[in-house]
Order: sequence, then structure tokens, then C-alpha cells
Amino acid sequence: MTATLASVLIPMPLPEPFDYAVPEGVDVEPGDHVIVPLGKRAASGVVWAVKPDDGTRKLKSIEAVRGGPRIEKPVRDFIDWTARYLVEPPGIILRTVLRSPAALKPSPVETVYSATGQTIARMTPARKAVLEAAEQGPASAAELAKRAGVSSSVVKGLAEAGGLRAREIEIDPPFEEPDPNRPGLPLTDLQEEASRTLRRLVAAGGFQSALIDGVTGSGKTEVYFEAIAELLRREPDAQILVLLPEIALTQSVIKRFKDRFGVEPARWHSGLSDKERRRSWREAASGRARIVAGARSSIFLPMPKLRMIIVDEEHDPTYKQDEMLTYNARDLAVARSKLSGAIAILASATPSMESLVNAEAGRYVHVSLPARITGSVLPQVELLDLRLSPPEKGNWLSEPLVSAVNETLERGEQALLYLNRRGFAPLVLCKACGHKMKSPEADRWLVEHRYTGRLVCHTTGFSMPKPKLCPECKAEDSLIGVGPGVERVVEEAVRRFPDARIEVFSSDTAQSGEDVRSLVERMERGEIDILVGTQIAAKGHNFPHLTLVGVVDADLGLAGGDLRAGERTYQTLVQAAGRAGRADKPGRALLQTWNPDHEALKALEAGDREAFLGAERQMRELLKLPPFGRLAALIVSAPDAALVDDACRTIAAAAPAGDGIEVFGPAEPPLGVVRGRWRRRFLVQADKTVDVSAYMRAWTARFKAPSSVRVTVDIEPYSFL
DNA sequence: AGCACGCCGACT
DNA sequence: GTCGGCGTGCTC
Repeated sequence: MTATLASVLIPMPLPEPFDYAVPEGVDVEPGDHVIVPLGKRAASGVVWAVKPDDGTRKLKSIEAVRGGPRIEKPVRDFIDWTARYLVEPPGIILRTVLRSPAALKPSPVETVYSATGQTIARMTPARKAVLEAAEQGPASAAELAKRAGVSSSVVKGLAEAGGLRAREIEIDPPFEEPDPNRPGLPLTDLQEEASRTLRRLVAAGGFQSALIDGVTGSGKTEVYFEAIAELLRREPDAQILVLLPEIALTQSVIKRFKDRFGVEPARWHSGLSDKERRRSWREAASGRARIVAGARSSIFLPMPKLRMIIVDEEHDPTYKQDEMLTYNARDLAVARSKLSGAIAILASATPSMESLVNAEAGRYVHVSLPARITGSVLPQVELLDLRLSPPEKGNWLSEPLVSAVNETLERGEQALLYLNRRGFAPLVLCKACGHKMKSPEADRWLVEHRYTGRLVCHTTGFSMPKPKLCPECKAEDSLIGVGPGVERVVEEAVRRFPDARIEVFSSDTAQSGEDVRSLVERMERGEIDILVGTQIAAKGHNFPHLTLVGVVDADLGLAGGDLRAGERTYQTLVQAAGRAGRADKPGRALLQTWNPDHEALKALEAGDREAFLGAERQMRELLKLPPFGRLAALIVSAPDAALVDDACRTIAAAAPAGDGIEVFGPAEPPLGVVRGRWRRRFLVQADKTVDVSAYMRAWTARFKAPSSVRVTVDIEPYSFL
């Protein structure tokens, strides 16, 4: 009898799986959930490997094997790969995979009663009523009693007398099976051609990546629905993961799934209740849920039969998570597809440079969808030169924009005023002495928020009531807000369009995912005439009555140091403009600008994506930026400035030399102080062929920071200046 | 992540 | 004289 040991990965920041003896008579396989002793306590973990025990080390034994869906090989491989890629201990990745309250406990049950049809010796009116109520279907004792208008003791008594049968059912029922053969919406020739390409990929089987590059409204969703349908026809127990930006997980998107497949998909996002979360996780992990639609964190759901991952709006910056664990769900999706032998489909109207270059190089199958469906054309984009028609003093909407909004309202259609700036005014200064109100802990202006009457630092979160006196010259009531934020645009809109129903969207007014979803749904139902908003504009919603988009300040973001700013501005404006005129109504997008000669704006007006991309590409190539080079950041933070600077000296000295690798920094990042912690950032810029994760692992292994100093690695950071 | 060990301040 | 602060290190 050869003894065996099991390597067990524990969902904690330990450097590697720990080895345990497998007790005789116990049978474990990789992927099983086990309880193991760890120090003085017991910990739950997952068997990572089983191998012969040569007995050279005295090992503790596995305490118990517990239930729960086995973590299959492709998922374990994904955890290992992700840990190496993100430079994190594998246990941290396992922890995010397992994160669901009560994920591993058996599903709770409920007792329901149904009629047996037996004749009951003592039939009373109350018992008769209960039996009649039971004809409507099995229900809990409380529910039956309520239907019959009696107390639940009657139900219990009747069950004992043999008139009702008790049965335990799982409270978390499986999701219904989607039907791939329901007719979808009729496809245009272009959609048909695109979906044929994807169906061929499905038929070929195995890992493949594709980029659906289609203008807003071109019907990308219907095209990937056909790919899902084809997969389910060929492989009825395959699982499909659809990643959507959190904000897009609205009822209308879910309804499109329901229309096509007859059932709603399982859902996964931050707004789920504990019960919904438990159900979705279990059904996904057990392999029963066929289609899961989720936000970025759903890339970590341990779906055992995953055959396809779709990343809708793949360019969306919200796929990049920066808290807790730093990752880009889009990049992980492609890696995971490869490890699962699945198909990765990225879709966007404004694909990222990374994806476009991958498509060009033949690594992704490039599926183009140039035209809009339902005959509506792309909105006409016009630049409003503010030098020619400046808004009146104290106003931010120019005359041409105001008349366009009025015309839209007269037709009973909706308008969107887009300004990506929270608050009332981005700067508060003293009109007596010129003093600018600044954040005490960062070199940032304080933003006036009129709804709360406070001045807020958007970087550190510092806030104070708006003072009556200027702190510099003590002049009274001299502090005035300068420049527009959404709150000020709302104020102006209310004044200019007194009869319109106006709503504001920003992260200050819509705090939760639920708030956002409800706002989007009211917009869809036409209960809002003018939406004044920040981000919501640039996401893939289908607002059929929205025909005018006014971009209050198209110059925002063109300036500034972020090297991705150009791309992001272009994407945002294309997406915002693309909101206008779906369905059968033509749309208009008006962009207010002081720089109508700027390249990105000219490209937008001309509808010339190639011109914009060409310039952007050249810049990235020249500077060896992604995807023509690789980036990584090392972020060091500590509770005080001296401590960070001290640690940075040690860390800088530990940086290994490497061919094709340059290390810059430490520099103070844009968010220099966050929640009382001082931050510094190193930037690593490497040739495309360099394994930056390996470099970062080597670097972080070469120094030991004190416990008060936190060091995190960000692979392919999004903002890095 | 937990949990223990360990070495310096204010207390029944 | 002890109780307890949380910095450091370890867990197969």
C-alpha cells in the first residue's frame, strides 16, 4: 500500500499549495474540497495535486473531504496562470474564485406540500379548503394556509392524517435550459455573413479568438447570439459566459436573451442579493447554468464546461479592476478561453488598439459589421465651434445646441447632454483675491457640489462645507465656482427647458448598480426627456427615442498627460454619438469645442476612424506603448510620506537589470494620497517579447518591505503617468 | 488571512 | 510588578 499526499491550495495569501498526508481509506482527486489543519486551526482548501508520499517529511493529514462542485482542471490551470500573470499568490486567486457566501454548503431546502388524493377520515371545512388550495400547486405550509385562509396547523394536521404529502425541494432551483432553436430576429446580409464566420469557428472547435468590430447599432448582439445558439446545438451541455460592463447589465439586455433563447441567463454582478449570488455561483460551478451574463468578476466563476466567453464592449475601461485585485477581465477572458479550449469573442464599436492589432496580426479572427441594422444610419456628427457661437456668460450650452434640444423635444424625442465631470464646478476661487480652493493633502482643486453644499476633493475624498469667508483674504461670500460640472448643466437645462422632464446621472446621484439600472430603464421607457449625465452616455444602451446627443465639452480629456486619453476620448465620443438615433429615427450628435481642428474631433466629424487610429497607432509604436511594448507598475503605499520614500529607495535598488526593460520612478501617481496612505509608483516599460510578470516576480522577491508598507503590482496599467 | 510570540508603555 | 499595544513571522 503506497501512501499518497495531496497538495492543497488554501484560499489565503500563502506562497504555494501545502502538502498533506491522505489518510488511508480516503480517496481524493485534484479539484476536491477538503478541510486541512493549518497551524492551530482548520482551513478549507482545494486539492491541487495527488502524488505518492515518500515519507521523508512528516505531514499533517487531511481532516475531511467536503462537498461542493469540484474545481476542474481548466479552472485550476486558470487560477495558476492568473496568479503568475498578476504576480499574486495562487491562494488569492482561489479566494476570488470561491467567493460566494455559503458557496460550498449544501443548498437550503424548503418543505412543500401537495395533495395525495387519499380520503381523510375526519374531513372538516378547514381541511377541505386546504386541499382545494393545494390543487393550485405544491406550496409551503404557510403559503397553503394563507391560500385557504386557515392556520398552518391545519396543514400540518392534514399532512399527518395522510391527506397531504410533504416533499423537500431545493430553494435554489436550476436555471431553465435555453433553447437555441427559437427563431431570432431576422439577420441582415452582413449579420448573416458575420454569424457564419463565428459558426465556422464553433464547428472547428477548440480555442480561437474573434473580434466583432461593428459600429453602434450594427447588431453585434444578434451575431454573437447566433454563435451561442450554434454552440448549444452542437454541445447541449456547454457553458457560455457573457461579460458585460456592470452598467449594461440591465433588464433590457436580459430581455434580449430571453427573446432569443426563451429563458433569462444566470446573472452575476455586484448588485445580487446573497441568495441570488449563491444560486448563480452554484449553478455556474456545477455546470448546470448554460449561459451566464455577468460583470467583470464573473471571469472568475469556476464554470467546468466553459466553451465560449463573449466580452461585449471589450474596450470598456470598467473591465479593468483596480481595487483588491488588479486585473483586466478582457485579457483574462482570452487567457481563460485558451486554457478551457473555448472560443473568445470580443465585441465593440470602438475596439481597443490592443484588439485591433491582434486582429490585424491574425491572432484574432476579424469580423467587421459596418452597417447599422433597421435602416437607421449613424448619427450625423457636427462640431459646434464655440469661438463662433460662444454660450452667454454663465451658460454652457450654446445657442445652436439649445435650439437642437428644443426641436428634439417638440418631436417628442429624447436628448442627452453629456459632460464627464461630476459636481457643480471643478474649481472654486475667490473673486476678491483670486485664491483657489485646494485639497489639503493633494495638489488638486476642490470641486463644488451644490446638492450637498460641500467642496470635495475627487482624489482623496476630502470634503468640507463651502466656507462663507475666503480662507486667504477673509472676504465674505466671495468664493465662486468656475467651469461646468453636470450639476451646473442640469441647472441651466432646467432654466432653458422648463417643461422638460430632466434627470441627472453621475456617480453622486446613482450610487448603486441598482440605481443605475433603474435610471436606464426609465430612460428606455421614455419617462425622461433630457438626461444630463457622465458615464452612462458612453455605454451600450439602446434608447430608441434618443435622437440628440449634445457633448457639452468635447475638449475634456484631449489635453492632459494620459497617453490613452486620445483613444478614450474618441471611444467615448463615438459611443455617446452612437446613442443617438437607433430604431427608425435618425440621430444627431453635436460636439461643443474650442478646438475644432483637433485630430480626434476632425476624425469624428468626418466619420474617419482610420485617420484617427493611424495617428494613434503611430504614437504608440514610437513610444513602445501597448500593444507594441509591455507595461507594468509597482505601487508602493504607506501611512506616511517618509515611510514610502524610505521603502522606495530599497525597492529601487532591488530592481533587477534586464534586456529590453526600463524602470522609471518612483513618481507620485495622480492619486498621490488615497485614504490616508501615501503612494508612489514605479513604471516598467519593456519590449513586447519580455515576460513582464516574470520580471515583476523577480523584482518583488528581491526586497522585503516592512509590514506597514504595501506593495502591489499592476500588469498593463491603464493610467500610468 | 489568522494566530502566536515578543518586546515596550500605563495600570488594577 | 502585570495587562496589552501591534510589529514580525509562520502555517505543509
